[in-house]
Amino acid sequence: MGIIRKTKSVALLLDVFEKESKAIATTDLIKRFDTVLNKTTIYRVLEKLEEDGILHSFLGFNGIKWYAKCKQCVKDNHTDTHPHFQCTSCGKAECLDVTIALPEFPDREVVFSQLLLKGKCNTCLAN
Amino acid sequence: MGIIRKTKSVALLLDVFEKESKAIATTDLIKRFDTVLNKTTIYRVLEKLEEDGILHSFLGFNGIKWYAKCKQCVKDNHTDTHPHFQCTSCGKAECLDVTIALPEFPDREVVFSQLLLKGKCNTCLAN
DNA sequence: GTAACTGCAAAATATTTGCATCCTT
DNA sequence: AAGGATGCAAATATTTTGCAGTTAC
Repeated sequence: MGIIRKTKSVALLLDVFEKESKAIATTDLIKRFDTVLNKTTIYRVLEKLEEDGILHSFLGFNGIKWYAKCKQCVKDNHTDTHPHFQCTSCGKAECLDVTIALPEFPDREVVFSQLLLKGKCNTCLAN
Repeated sequence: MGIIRKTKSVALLLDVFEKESKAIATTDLIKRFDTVLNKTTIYRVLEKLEEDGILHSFLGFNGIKWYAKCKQCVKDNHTDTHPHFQCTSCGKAECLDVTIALPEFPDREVVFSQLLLKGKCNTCLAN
């Protein structure tokens, strides 16, 4: 529960998310920082950045964890529930700026929802 | 691509899904049939039953694969897209008999969607 | 008989944990 | 100085693969 420190790892990872508009898979980050950062560090920094409301995560279609920058979340409270879209051709995933209205579910208290869409992204449709 | 055979493994697994109304995690099946079936066999039979339109699968909140009986799917074509609900207290997951209307997504061809809900199930709410 | 199925061991993949050391404040 | 962060090795957990032997049709 400590305060996040401005370390090399945090700076490097944050920088990637600044430049990348789409979501990034942890496995991809591990490859990108192969010789620079240890994978354990990567997992831990991402976890911390999510706790702090800077990133949010979701699971892609093969159970791999993806991270993306939050737009309106705050520490320990990720309120922005938008769908995520993963392309079957290029494998990339991205956040969609839409709000999906969910109905009431009787006899159940829904706390969190995750909508994952699979298909072809605009780039791959053109090819 | 062969025809599915009526083997002991298939019979045992199908029987579980007959009796169980909720979804079942592969990890749970592996434990249940610990001494009876090999885990490799379990993975392979489930995969085949899904191909044949008898079961469908989805990923739960920790990336674990769940299977449940299909109600209206046919071989190689799983058309029934309903949400899945996973309880944070008891961990059980189930299919919900609701259809969620999705909007059109511009510049994208959505082929498949998966809505996963997290919260408390009716049984756990009572306790 | 033959294609499909099974079990076992081993590999592959993703993630977590323990611990000693180093860095930030 | 002290609590947090890092790297490395090893452990977990889930799923996949190869292959030899068995079974269903």
